[in-house]
Amino acid sequence: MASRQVSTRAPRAGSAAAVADRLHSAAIHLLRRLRREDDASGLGAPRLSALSVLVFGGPQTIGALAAAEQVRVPTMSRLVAQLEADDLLTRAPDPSDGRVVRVEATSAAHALLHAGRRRRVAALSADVARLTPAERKTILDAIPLLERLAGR
Amino acid sequence: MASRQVSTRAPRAGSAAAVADRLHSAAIHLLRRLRREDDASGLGAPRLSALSVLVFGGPQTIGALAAAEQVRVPTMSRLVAQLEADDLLTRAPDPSDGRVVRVEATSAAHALLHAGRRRRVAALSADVARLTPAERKTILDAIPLLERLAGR
DNA sequence: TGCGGATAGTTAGCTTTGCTAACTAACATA
DNA sequence: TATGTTAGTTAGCAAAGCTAACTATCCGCA
Repeated sequence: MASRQVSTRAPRAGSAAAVADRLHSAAIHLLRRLRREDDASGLGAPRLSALSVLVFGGPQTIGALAAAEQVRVPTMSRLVAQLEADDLLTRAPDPSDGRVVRVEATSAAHALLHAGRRRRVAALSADVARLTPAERKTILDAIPLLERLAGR
Repeated sequence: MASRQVSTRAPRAGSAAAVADRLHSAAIHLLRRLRREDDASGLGAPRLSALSVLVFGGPQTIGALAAAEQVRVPTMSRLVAQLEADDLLTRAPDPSDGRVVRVEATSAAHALLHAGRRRRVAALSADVARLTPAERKTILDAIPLLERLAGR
């Protein structure tokens, strides 16, 4: 790794460690800001995010949803129960396997999610609009890499 | 379905909406992954992050710490109490104003934080190291922009 | 055929961390 | 001195993460 010594303090700029470190910090701060917008939807980030997987990725099983959201199955099971109670998704037993539960976003969920996204975008878009096209492209190019680092 | 209408469904790729949307998703997933490493320190992200402000930013008041971490004062008050119980910080009354409490990281906190950061960075940097130099540069270029979007 | 292990979800219970409301203590000022 | 403001604490609630233990179903195979 970093040749001479493993400094705990200031890894070489551009090194994997420096990238990882600064990326972590940036992600924390970005999400802290956006969390406030999420909450305005009345749902909170975890439910919104799970719902987003359903809305944009189509019907899923509980397990697949948990994997996509990187939480444990019981956690997702409870999220699904809450979302169902709010009529934001429906459950249906899988016809070919009695164990699995397929969940699907309702039209109310679609509407709510789009409203939430609009809010979130509104919060960011003023700043995003202030970036130059080149800067915007830099971020766009980085996003797939971030997703890869997140293990997707 | 691209450029004809302003769909709430699939905004023009490269638009502020697309950037904000995908960035949000990427940040969520990235942090979910890193959270597991944070937990390995025995502390969890919020305490680690608050401690980080103290370690790298020097002694602070409770209120300043809350503002830096973007949480309410009672939340920070409790975090500080827990960290104090673990001997990770000390409280001292401000000599010139009996209301304010100054908190300062202990040497144990310094050690723990550096160890935690090492762990976190190790988890990411293995993957970062697998990126091409060009990809790494893309991320590096994006980070300051992310920080700007986060409002820092 | 049916037994036993593997798999999908649920339930129960705990922890952490966010919040608001209501309080105390200390300061500032009219 | 009385009044209002500011810093922090306490109490109580809700969301969301986890593990452990359970039920129900499926699959492989003797």
